[in-house]
Order: sequence, then C-alpha cells, then structure tokens
Amino acid sequence: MLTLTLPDGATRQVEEGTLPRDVVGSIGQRLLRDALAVEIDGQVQDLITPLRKGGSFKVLTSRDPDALDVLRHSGAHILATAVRRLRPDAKIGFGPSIEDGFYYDFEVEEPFTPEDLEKFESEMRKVIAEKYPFVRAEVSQSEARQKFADDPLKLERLSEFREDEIISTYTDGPFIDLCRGPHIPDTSYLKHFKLLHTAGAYWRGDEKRQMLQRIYATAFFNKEDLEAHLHRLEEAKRRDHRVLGHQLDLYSTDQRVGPGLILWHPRGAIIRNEIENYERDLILRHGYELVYTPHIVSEKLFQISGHLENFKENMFGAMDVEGASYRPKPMNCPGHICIFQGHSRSYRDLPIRYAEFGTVYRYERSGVLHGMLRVRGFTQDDAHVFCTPEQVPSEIERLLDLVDEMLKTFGYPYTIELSTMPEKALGSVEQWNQAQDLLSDVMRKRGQEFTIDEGGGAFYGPKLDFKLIDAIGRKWQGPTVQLDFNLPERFDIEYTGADNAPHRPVMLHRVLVGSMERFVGGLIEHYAGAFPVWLAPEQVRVIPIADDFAAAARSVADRLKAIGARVHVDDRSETLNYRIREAETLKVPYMAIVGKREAESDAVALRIRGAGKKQDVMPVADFIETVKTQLTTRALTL
RNA sequence: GCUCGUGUAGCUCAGUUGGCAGAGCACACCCUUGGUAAGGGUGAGGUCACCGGUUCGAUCCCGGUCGCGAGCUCCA
Repeated sequence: MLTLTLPDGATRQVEEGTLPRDVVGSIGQRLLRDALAVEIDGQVQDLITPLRKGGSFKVLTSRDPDALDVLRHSGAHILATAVRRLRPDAKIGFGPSIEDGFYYDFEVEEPFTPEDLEKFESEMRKVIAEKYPFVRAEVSQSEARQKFADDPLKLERLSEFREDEIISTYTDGPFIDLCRGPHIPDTSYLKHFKLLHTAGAYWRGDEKRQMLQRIYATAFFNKEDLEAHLHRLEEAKRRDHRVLGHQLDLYSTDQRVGPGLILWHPRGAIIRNEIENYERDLILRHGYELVYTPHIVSEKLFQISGHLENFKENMFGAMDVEGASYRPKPMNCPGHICIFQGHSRSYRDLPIRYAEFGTVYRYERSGVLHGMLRVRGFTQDDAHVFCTPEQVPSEIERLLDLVDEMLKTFGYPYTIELSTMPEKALGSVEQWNQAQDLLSDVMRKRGQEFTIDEGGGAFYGPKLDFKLIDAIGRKWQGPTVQLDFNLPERFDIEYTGADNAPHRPVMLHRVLVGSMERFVGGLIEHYAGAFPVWLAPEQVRVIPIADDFAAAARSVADRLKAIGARVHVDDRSETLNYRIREAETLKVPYMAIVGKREAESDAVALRIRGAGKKQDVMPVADFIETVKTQLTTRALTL
C-alpha cells in the first residue's frame, strides 16, 4: 500500500500500481475533468502512469506552471503525429518542451519549407479534433526495438537504456513515440498553439553528427497567453538593435571591413563615449587606476598565460614580426600583470586595481556572429585587482556595490549566478573549491541571492555572472567577476609581506558592461532606441516654425549648448510637420519649437518624446533647468 | 563551421515564364514660409553581391565564393 498526502493534509491509502486517474476521480469528477497531470513528491507524472511510490499528491490543472510543460511536450507528439502523416519518410528524433514552447527534430531527405509548416499546423488541428487519448505502455527492450525498427534515432536511444530502467512508449492514435512522459489525457487538450519556424539542429547537439530538421512551436492553455507571447516576439523584433541601429544611424558593418567588426557612427559613438565617461568617473571613485596595453603582443606572453593552450581556437593567427610571432590580444589580463610586475610590490600597495577600456579580438565562427551582440573585435571595460588573500572578501563586496550602482544607472534589474569549475580548467580542485566557497560566503553574508551554474566557470577560475533583465523580461549577460588563483602562479607574481617574505597575490578579473558592443546593442533593445537624455545622441532639436524665427531658435540652442547639451537646430526649408516627424523618428527626447509667440516671450513650445501632440510652453530658462536636471541625475524617464 | 533561406539604387522593396532595370524614401535644385508625425515639381543615382558555366543572349537557369538571416554548436 502507498500513502498519498493531499494538499489539504488528508491522506489516502492506495495499492501500488493504481492509476492517478482513479485517485483523482475518487476525489471528484469535476477535478478529473480539469486534471492534466499529478505531482507526487514533487515529481510530475501523468494520469495513466501507475503509482510506484507515495508522498505528497497534488493534481495539476491549467493553472499550474508545470502543467504547461506537459501540454507542450504533448504538443510535440501531436506535431510529430501530423508530420508523420504528411511525410511518412520522416525519422523521429527528440521532441521536448523548452522555455517558451516546444520543438521536434526530424531526419528527412527534403528539408521542410514554410508551406510545409502551414500544412503541418492544419494537420495538427485534425489530430486534435480526432481526440486521441495518450496511451502509455511499458515495454521490454526487444518489444521496443520492434516498434521502432524504422526509426534509427530511437534505436540509438534505446541502446542506452540500462537493464533496470523502465522503457515506456506513448501512443496517440497512429503515432507512437519512445517517451518517459508525462502527457495530457488526450490530444484535444491542446487548443492554442502555433508553429513558428524551422532550423537545422545537430542530432544530440553534436556537430559531428547529422543535421536534423527542427520545427519550433509554442503552446499555451489559453488564447490570451498565446497572443501575449506572439506579441512579445513582435516586440522583440521591433526592438532589434540591428534595425534600430541602422534607423538611428548608430553603427554599421561593412563587407570590406569584414564580418563581426563594428563601425561606430557618430551617433553611436556618442552613446559609447557617454558610457565610458560615466564609467571612468565611477571607477576612479571606486579606487581604480587607468592603464593602456597594446593590441598586439608577442605570442610568448600567451604561452606564459596559458591562452595558447586553453584559448587558441578563439585567437586570431600569428603575424610574423622580424621572426617573432605576435597575436592580437584576446584578453587584457596578461598585459595588466606585466604592469604589476614592473615594480616590486609591498603588501602596503595592495589592493592594486588596474582598469582599461581594452579592445580585444577573438575568432568566432562565422555562423555565430550577430549584429553588435556577437562580434570578432570588441572593447571590454576590463579591470584586474591584485590583492592579498585576506583582502578578497572586501574586494568582492566593493565589486558588488560597484555593480549595483552601475546597473541602477541604466535601469536594469539583475540576478547573480555563481559559475563553478568547468571540465577544462587550470589549477587544483582544492583551489577551486576554496575560491567558490569564498564567493558564496560573501554573498550569503550580504543576504545576496544567487544561483549556481555548475561547470560554467572560466578555465582559470570561478566567476560571478550578473544577468541583466531588460524592459521586456529577457536576460542578458552583464558584469562578471572572476577569481583567479592560476595566472598569478603562471606569471609568478608576488608581493613582499609584513614578514619580509614573498607572497602570492590573488587576482580578480572583472568587467561591468563586458563588451561595449554587446552592451550598447543590448541598451538599444532595452530602451527600444529611445535613450534617456544623458545617453541620447541628440538631446534637443530646436525647430523654428518659419525662417523669421531661426535666430531665436539658434539663441535657444546656444544657451543649451552652454550647459553641455547636444542640440541641433532644424531650420531647413521643410514643413513643420515634416521636421517634427523626422525628430520623432530619430527618437530625440525633446523638440523645442519656436514661433512668433515663443520668440516674443523667450519661451519654447516643448514636445516631449512619446507624448504625442501634448505640448508644454515654458520659458527657455525653465527648459534649460529641466535638461540640466536630466543630465546631472542621468534620469531614466523624461 | 554545419542545415535551410536570402542578396536588385544610400535605405525599404517590386520585377523580368531568359530579350534596353522599377517604385517609395533619402539626396540635389526650384516653388512653397509653415503652429505639432511625410506640401509640390524637376533631376541625378544600378557591372541586379562576386567568379565561372549553359545560351544567339543571363539580373533571372546551373555551380562555386563572399555577405546577411533563422537555428545548431560556441560565447563578452
């Protein structure tokens, strides 16, 4: 007998092998109608998998987030059912639910076309209308091999089952799949879904294996959620930094320059420069010193640092300089270490914090390049802290403060991940554990929440990754802080302690924005191109209504320039409507319009970005104050 | 790098079942001097990504190269 504890505390005794469906039915018929799956002891299973253990027992309905995974996974089966009907030659791979939906992988001779997707979608509606129950069966290895005799990918998976593992299959009408489940009761439960796109995907994610055709789709329990999701996809498209970057004339790439290399146009360069100026002030306040190191350095340096050993596939090739090999630097750390070693150091000097906007070059495979977000040349706001082991916790604390201050300025909420020892790593397991404990201790003491990314560390040390959350809820790679017990060893750097003996300093690597390119690309999407005043390439556009007021407009502009604002006067011989439209399209925060009334009273008719027709007539002096406040506070809203 | 798709004016895109290349915007000039999201006219602008093949003839068909896009893999 198994004991099930219901959410209200009541218990039920049932025999092992009882179907959850029967338990739910005995609780209530209404509940059975709504039930999609059950959760036993925290594990989700469907209504037709026999109970093998007792514990807490919860019925999942469409209100439970976990039930959405069940729905989507079943959606994948229904997709495969439809595909198999129309393309009997398709060999089935895997079809899991994923963060925003589900996919199914197929091996086919002829790849799928967008028209195929439409046909599959309408075929899915037929499968749904036919209301096939999902039927579970537990089978032996040899039975399974028979059922999937024509599906080599499934046979491969079957060969990996252990003797004692249960092999289960699920059938919905004509389609059978090797699957652990759980599933919804029948195909009619899937109502609101959409096939999105196809893409190639390696079998089992291995680039040495064959390429399958993947169909991506999404599904929700109700129409509103589906529509909201599709709307979010549209919204992401609308914010695409590649489109906005071009429209707003921020940056470009050029075939003649090469892929993955960014040309910053004047308007984009302003944004970057503002960020750099802000950050320079910030870090000088936080005790950093600025340094510069060369873009190409002798390969010998990367032999010492271990980059040639561990990072070679991401480094550009060597160039010959009078018989010696030089390489573009993929990271700034070795150079900073050389500066540290330029003097003998005392414990009294530490911590030493070197910062550089250092441009690095990394070879990235052509298929991964993406606008400003994934490039081959980028500038890191890089810094390295050299300190004693005892100083590490306080340095981490300082960094947490610094990061917090910076991310607030840009209006990003964030989460923190602690990434631990990867497979390919320098240094001992003990060193790694020590470092990881140290990082987590500091955060626990602060009450700072974080999650663990197992095996996600850099090859030279564990790291803290800050994940930014943008205006539409997407996560971005933000600041990282990495502990490094390895480079100090390799470079044999030391300082003299109070005991007059040499000691090994600890090294911290950290970036705040990470890559200027990626960060600005992300900001474009975060703000949807409508930058806060302090970052806006053009902050005020002054528009005289007619030529007669051009002089008055220029006077307004001059006074704004005097407080450091970026202002243009648009006195072109175009209609007022035309000029307003252009400024609005360029997302200029303020339009200051000057006509007869304003010129006579030294005022402007202010049109604020996003506020439409609404205008505010105010004295020029007041407007200047408004802009000044925006600039000094780095305000996020107008 | 791999699978699929794609490349026509500065930009966004039509088009040619193989026969002198099209629009809108932007740009130049002229008219218009305007009160809150595109006033009107005229004009200039293209080796139809590049290389090769098929053909009397290729922007179009075929092959290759390069770029771009959706993904896979990888990452700041």
